[in-house]
Amino acid sequence: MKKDLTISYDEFMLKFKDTMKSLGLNNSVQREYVLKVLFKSDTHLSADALLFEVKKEYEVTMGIATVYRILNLLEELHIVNGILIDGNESKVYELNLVSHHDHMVCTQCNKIVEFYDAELEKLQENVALSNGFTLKSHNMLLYGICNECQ
Amino acid sequence: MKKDLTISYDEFMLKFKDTMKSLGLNNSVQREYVLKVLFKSDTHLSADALLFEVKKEYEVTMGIATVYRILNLLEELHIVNGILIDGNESKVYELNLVSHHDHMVCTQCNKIVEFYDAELEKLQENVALSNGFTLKSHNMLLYGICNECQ
DNA sequence: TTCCCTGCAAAGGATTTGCATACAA
DNA sequence: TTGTATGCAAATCCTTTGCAGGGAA
Repeated sequence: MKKDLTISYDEFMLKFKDTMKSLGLNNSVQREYVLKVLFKSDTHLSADALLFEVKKEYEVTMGIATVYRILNLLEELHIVNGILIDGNESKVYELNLVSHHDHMVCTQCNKIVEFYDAELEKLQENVALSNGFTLKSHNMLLYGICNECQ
Repeated sequence: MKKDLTISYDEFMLKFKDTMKSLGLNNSVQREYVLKVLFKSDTHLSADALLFEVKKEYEVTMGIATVYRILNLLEELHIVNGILIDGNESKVYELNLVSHHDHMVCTQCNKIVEFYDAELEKLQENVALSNGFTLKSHNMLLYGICNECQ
């Protein structure tokens, strides 16, 4: 969701380095490159694809294990979101720069569209409440056919 | 979702055998036992757990490969639903006896509650439409803390 | 008899882990 | 210097597949 960014890459990295420091963690070129690729990408990337992109752009040695370690760390810190689309074997990742949103997938062309609907969010909370649940999060994927594919 | 059944096991099996026949497929004790365990269960079961239950109840030789083959077949026919809960490695399955519903998971005790909300469904459709999508299906899991765990 | 179905074991694919080395602070 | 991060390869875990034998109709 590149378009709605209100933060520059530099600002973002400064904040990231702060976060690392406050956790007693180091920075590394690998982490920086992963973030950079995610920042520049306008699609959702799998760990494999991410590794491929990093290697293509930055000529650095990097193993797939590192990619997973980085993505898991970033996901725990809510810096990235990983989503698993029905029928796929592996997760795809995106930077969590904008506020919460959900995804809609075209089952024909696999396009992923992001959306946010306040009413929908509110309704989920109410439904949870009426079942005695305090809602903490959700996971919603809509599957359909997009405009171009009809 | 055992409680809301409007169909008996025998009726269900008759219908299932019909389906098999109309597809040119056979019946088998393994398929019957898998269905029986799912029918009697009031929880969602993984492939592993399902195999364990079948073996415990019916003393039949059965391999995990068969469980997966059966579950995949049943899922394609929409006779079972498989759902993947965040943080879990494997899907859990339930019989698709009642009409469409979604799930709410307690992140503390892992309880799964089923629910259906017409307004929510309608809203999803509208949101899809306003993004140019014709909604075909969705995948929604709500995560929270249940009554007993608060 | 003719396919379909199963068990077993091996293969697959994505992700994780162990370990020695390299790097950040 | 000290602890953290990485690369590589091996290990895991879940799921699928190949093949030969068994079963349903």
